[in-house]
Amino acid sequence: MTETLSPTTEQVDTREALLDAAESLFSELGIQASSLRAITQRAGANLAAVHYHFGSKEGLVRAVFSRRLKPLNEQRLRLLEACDLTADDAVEQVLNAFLSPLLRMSRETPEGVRDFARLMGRAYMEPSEEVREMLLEEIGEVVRRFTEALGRILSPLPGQELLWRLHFVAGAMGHTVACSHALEKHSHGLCQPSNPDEALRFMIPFLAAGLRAGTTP
Amino acid sequence: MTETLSPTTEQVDTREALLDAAESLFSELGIQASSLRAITQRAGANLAAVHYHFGSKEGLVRAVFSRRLKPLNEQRLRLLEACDLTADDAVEQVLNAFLSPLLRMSRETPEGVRDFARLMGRAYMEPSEEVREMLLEEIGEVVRRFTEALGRILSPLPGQELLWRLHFVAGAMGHTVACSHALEKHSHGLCQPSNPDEALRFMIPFLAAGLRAGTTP
DNA sequence: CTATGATTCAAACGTCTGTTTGAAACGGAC
DNA sequence: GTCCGTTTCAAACAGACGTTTGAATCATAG
Repeated sequence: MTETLSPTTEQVDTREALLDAAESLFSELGIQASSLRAITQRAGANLAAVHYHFGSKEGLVRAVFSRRLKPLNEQRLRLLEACDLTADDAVEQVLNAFLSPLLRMSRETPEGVRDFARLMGRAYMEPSEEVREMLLEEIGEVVRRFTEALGRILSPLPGQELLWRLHFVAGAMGHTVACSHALEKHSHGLCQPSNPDEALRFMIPFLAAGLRAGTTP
Repeated sequence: MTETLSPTTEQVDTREALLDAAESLFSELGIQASSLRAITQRAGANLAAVHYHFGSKEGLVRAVFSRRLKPLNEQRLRLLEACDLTADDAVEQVLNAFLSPLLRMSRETPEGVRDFARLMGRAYMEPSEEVREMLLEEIGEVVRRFTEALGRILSPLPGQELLWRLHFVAGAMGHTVACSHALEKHSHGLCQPSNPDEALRFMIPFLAAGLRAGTTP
């Protein structure tokens, strides 16, 4: 147990400590496999604190996501509105508007927020219906806006093919943030997915080329 | 060793029934969330049957994967060797050699094997280290061979960028088979990921275009 | 038939899970 | 000082989990 309390303000907020501990544990072990006992222990809090502050484990899960997702989505929409949809690199601009806020979240908090990116990627494939629906409800509006923008840029593309391609884009993005650690290990350090700039530099051209591929016969 | 088969009596093999039940439940709820009690109940078997036939839950998981993976990987390698790596569509050929065996597995068993594709996609992102390592150990050789083939086709591509792009390919593929049901629902039936031909028709051009994109500066 | 090995079965094991409880400790207002 | 709402705490709850056990059942060979 290496939890250190800041000397002056000590543990200002048990609530926040629980969210941090849950976020990191969720991203390491998954949501289901993270027990409240492990979470409260890492947070240096009592087991019952979760139910006092969040009502239930599901309430905690919800709070973990919405704490990060609200500012994240605002930033995404802000960047999307700044895109020039008529430019040659419009696709790249839009992809960057969606991706870079998530990948660059690590600026604010040294380690805590990288966890969230991995957690997001994993939650996207979570078998649990509840988690998936909660997530969709939280980012549904953003997805709709980005879908519309890309649909306009690629305008002669049939709707069916657009949806398929966005599905592939979502898969590549989710997998990259969820399993970045695997790529780093498997490439023996040649690839460094923990570097947001490197990840964007490789991911955006790949996805843009796929999105712009000639219509299939 | 192997029991004498008696094709007349009811459930020919409890072992096989357990594998089928586990496969479908794993793909629906995930591995962790599928209890032995739920599995044995769906299989119409006794709870202790799992430990009698497989020794433990982990043994069952291993058996579920290797039952499908062995023939699947053989077919992939057979198709890979039939590819013309100098052809214009060499990338498409290789992608097809890797993808189509998994997507077309549904031929043999009507429903049971579609479950396996979803399970494969999900297991690829599973937080559990044990599952991921077991899977990598089972398909490691195949991945190596396909990586080498694609590296040769895209030959001037730097190793770092090749690995990044293969990471994206893996993510798009995994997500597509794991969450095909989500795409079908979200597109209101416009996309039909349960149709292997349609999935291949859209996935291969997208991935090939991404793989062939100009080298990033 | 009996004997033998393979398979099934109901019941229990100890451990872990999310949740609840009621009392203890806190901190500012009067 | 007392009071009161907020927060923490140790302890226990009922249920689900993977696993084990020992006896019952089955099919076949001698």
